[in-house]
Amino acid sequence: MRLTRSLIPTIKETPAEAQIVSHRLMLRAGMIRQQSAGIYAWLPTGLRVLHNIANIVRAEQARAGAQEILMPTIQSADLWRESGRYDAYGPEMLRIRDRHDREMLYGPTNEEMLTAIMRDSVQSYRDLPQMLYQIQWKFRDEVRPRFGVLRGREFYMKDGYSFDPDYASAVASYRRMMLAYMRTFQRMGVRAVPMRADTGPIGGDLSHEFHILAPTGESGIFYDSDFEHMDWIHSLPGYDDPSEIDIFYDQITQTYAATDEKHDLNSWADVPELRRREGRGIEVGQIFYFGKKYTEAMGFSVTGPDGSKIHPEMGSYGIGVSRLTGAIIEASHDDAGIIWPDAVAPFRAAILNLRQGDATTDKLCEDLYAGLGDAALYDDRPARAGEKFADADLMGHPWQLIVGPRGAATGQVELKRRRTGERAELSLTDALAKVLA
RNA sequence: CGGGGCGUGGCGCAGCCUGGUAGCGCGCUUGUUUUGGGUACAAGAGGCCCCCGGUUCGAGUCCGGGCGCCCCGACCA
Repeated sequence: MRLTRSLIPTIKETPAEAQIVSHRLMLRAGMIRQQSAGIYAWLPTGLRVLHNIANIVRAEQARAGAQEILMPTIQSADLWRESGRYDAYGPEMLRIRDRHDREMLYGPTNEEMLTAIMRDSVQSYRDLPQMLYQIQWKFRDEVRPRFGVLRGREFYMKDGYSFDPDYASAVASYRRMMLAYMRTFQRMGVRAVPMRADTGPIGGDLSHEFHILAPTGESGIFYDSDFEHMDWIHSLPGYDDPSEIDIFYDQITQTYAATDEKHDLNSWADVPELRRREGRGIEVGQIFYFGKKYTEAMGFSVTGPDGSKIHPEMGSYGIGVSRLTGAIIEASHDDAGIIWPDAVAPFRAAILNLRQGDATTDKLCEDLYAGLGDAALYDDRPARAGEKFADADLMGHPWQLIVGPRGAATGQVELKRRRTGERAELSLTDALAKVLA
């Protein structure tokens, strides 16, 4: 993308309303613009990050055997009356009426709707298990939205649902999802730590929250430093072998991690002192097993092997996709701006033409741009070097390709790594190879 | 939902107490200048002062009502 033809409205001064760093940086980098309290428009670079995160989620869901669907944002109140949650949910649920005065709502979650879909479509235990998910906008009318996209009222969320014929199968689904989540967050370039959690209004008796480690996190967390070394991408347990999944699950759940509310001093004392870590975390996902709560309430049953009716066991699995954009920034930034992990960055590299209009630098930049295509943001503004450096640092591209008259004369490009500040003078070919590696 | 604060060119703010031609910095446009970390100079453009009502000869300023947004706390993917 050429910067002169893009809507990337970076700003130098910090907007007054933004208190925390990710909110400030998202506004300053031109990723989002606020429309109402807790409601944001996503501009081109912000949306690219949102899509990158969503696509990592998709890839890992597919690997775990989940199928993507898309359900409507607007739901009927009657559906929620079936489960009893229409009255139970409270003012967080945005209730609306259509022109015929029918009661509707903007979905805060979708257990009821998918249970109804399954009820209409699945009659036999042979059709189970099923794991389905969507990535869709949700609305929860928070009393006090804040922290930009970390605590918005409208948010983009991956919500998945499992349906199993019996308890053992349901637990296996739960464990598979936990593995998928660990891989998902690791691929995004951040560390997530799973912790036992309360089930809250969704109900059920098994739940974990996933927190990203960030000094500005909302909750205090305690964890074993072993979590910092676990690698679920390069040493992937097999999804198809339940015993491998169980080994994974045991390793995760036997390693200490707790939010300050659930912190247990006795178990903490069992963690070797050198491995004890105290920090702060941002919750970016939560998974639940809740059994037959909805299938019974809504009358979803299948015929079992012996011909009797059984209510499937359910679990649900959430990832805050829009929240993750902010959470990753909280975990990865410096005084100059965002430092995007490669996997989610809106562009792999920025091309900085320090002397726009100079035939030599222009040519070199155009060649780089041709080699990188959509992976690059070409800063072709007729602006001063300092401004281009500042904006590139602010936007946080993993690589900066700096082209000035000095090096351009000999065909050299300066390649800077945003995260480390490392710089190297390279030929065009070598620079491209390194960025695309 | 309790407590506090703020709405003035795109952004950050002053002006309000004590009513009388709407200002500053940044940004934007044009020209010159500068050219590896937000250059300097000059000339410009741009404002229903959140909305409605009241007081007054006159309201950004005073009074009443509304709306919006932010912060602290309780609550939450």
